[in-house]
Amino acid sequence: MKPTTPAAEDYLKTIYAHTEWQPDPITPRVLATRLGIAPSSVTEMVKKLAADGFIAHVPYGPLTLTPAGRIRATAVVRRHRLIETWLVRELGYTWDEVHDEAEVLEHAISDRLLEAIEAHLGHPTADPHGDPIPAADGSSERVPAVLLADAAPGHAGTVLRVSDRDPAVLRALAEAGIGPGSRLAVVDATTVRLPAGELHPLAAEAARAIWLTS
Amino acid sequence: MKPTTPAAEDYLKTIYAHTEWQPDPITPRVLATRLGIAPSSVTEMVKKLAADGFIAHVPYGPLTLTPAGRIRATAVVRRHRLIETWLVRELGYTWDEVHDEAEVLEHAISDRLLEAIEAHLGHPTADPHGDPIPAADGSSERVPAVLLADAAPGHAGTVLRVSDRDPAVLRALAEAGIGPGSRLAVVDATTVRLPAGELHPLAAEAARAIWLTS
DNA sequence: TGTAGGCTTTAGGCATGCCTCAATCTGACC
DNA sequence: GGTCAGATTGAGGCATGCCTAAAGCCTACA
Repeated sequence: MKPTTPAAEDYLKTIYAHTEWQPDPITPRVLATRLGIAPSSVTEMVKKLAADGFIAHVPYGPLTLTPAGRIRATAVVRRHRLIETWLVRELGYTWDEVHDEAEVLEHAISDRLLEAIEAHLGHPTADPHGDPIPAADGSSERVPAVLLADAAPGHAGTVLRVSDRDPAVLRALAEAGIGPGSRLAVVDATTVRLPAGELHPLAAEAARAIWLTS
Repeated sequence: MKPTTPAAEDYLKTIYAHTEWQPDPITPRVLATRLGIAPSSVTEMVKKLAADGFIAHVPYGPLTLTPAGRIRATAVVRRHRLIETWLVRELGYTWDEVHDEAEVLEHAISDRLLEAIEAHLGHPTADPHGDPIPAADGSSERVPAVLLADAAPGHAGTVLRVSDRDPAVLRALAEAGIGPGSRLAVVDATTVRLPAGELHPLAAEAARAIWLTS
């Protein structure tokens, strides 16, 4: 199988991550925005990734991972999430501080080190944000979930995952004591009720970052 | 101060490491060999590093670090050695397995993570090979030492440091139970006497990799 | 003193991965 | 069915960091 550069891995990871949160395949425009680069740069890299068999792409169409691309992507995601877990559990990081560090380290650690960290942590199945950590074979469990922003008023559930994309959202939630495992009831799109009964306002970004049990 | 790329840091680190083991300044040729690249590539990078104030160089002359270059170099060495220490102490690596991993990670971890690892390890002063770990301000203790290959027959001393460059040498020494802290007596350039009295043959590379108390 | 051979530098190229700017396509709306 | 905005692509450039090949320098030895 063709080797992948750190840049290529970021593309694959971002395409994969999009499918975890959205049903529709990602477009070049959105991918460029996520990666913080120009759309034309995406065009170029997409050409290479398609030629190498990692993504399927017809001109002017959306981007989807091939099975080979999905394997690569889940390997990167696995690294990212194990590193995040390690930083929080072993080195005193908080869940809003780990993303940028993991973003770099995921391209730097060897398979050997990854396995050592995983064993050291006792083979965790989820990272500090509740995101599932894919197994070495790429498999990962999917739990039925609903985005808080999409949940009907009155819906109650347990927080399964919180997107690690926006540190400010994570800090605000941590301050409110909300994290994976928290019980929440949806009052409306911007308000939730905590177990103690108190109402808590949520920014729109926060409502789009939280997945609840359905 | 000018930022440095991973490639530039490798140059500075290698120039610095040379001064730790050899009194003469390094030449472009030797630097190219150490880095595994063509001499002309060194010429180019040297031009940039000199322009940025990190090394002093007159055409056709040897390479020496400026104070700014030395600060940068010791910072990289500090990272490298703390990472090696962490891999051995926390993750079950042996001392011959850590070099390549640290070579990559030293360019990837943040200052924040470096400090966290250092604190986690209890601020070690030497890595698994006995190499001193520079403090955050760049200072590091220098102990009078003699290269085993240069030691007079009959000289006895404690192993202070073993170069981490050649994993095969490290494995052979580990097998013989020789490491930092070991007592050795020099019989000749290729033989040492262990504390138990037995003679042990040393490859020439090993004799040039071991520093003894003088 | 002259010159061979090694070291260093220069010149010109290549791959990666980004950019801007301009051209082309697509889909939605009139 | 035509038009237009926005998305996508293509062309041409730039920085980094490596390469090979050729030219220039330097020294040691005859």
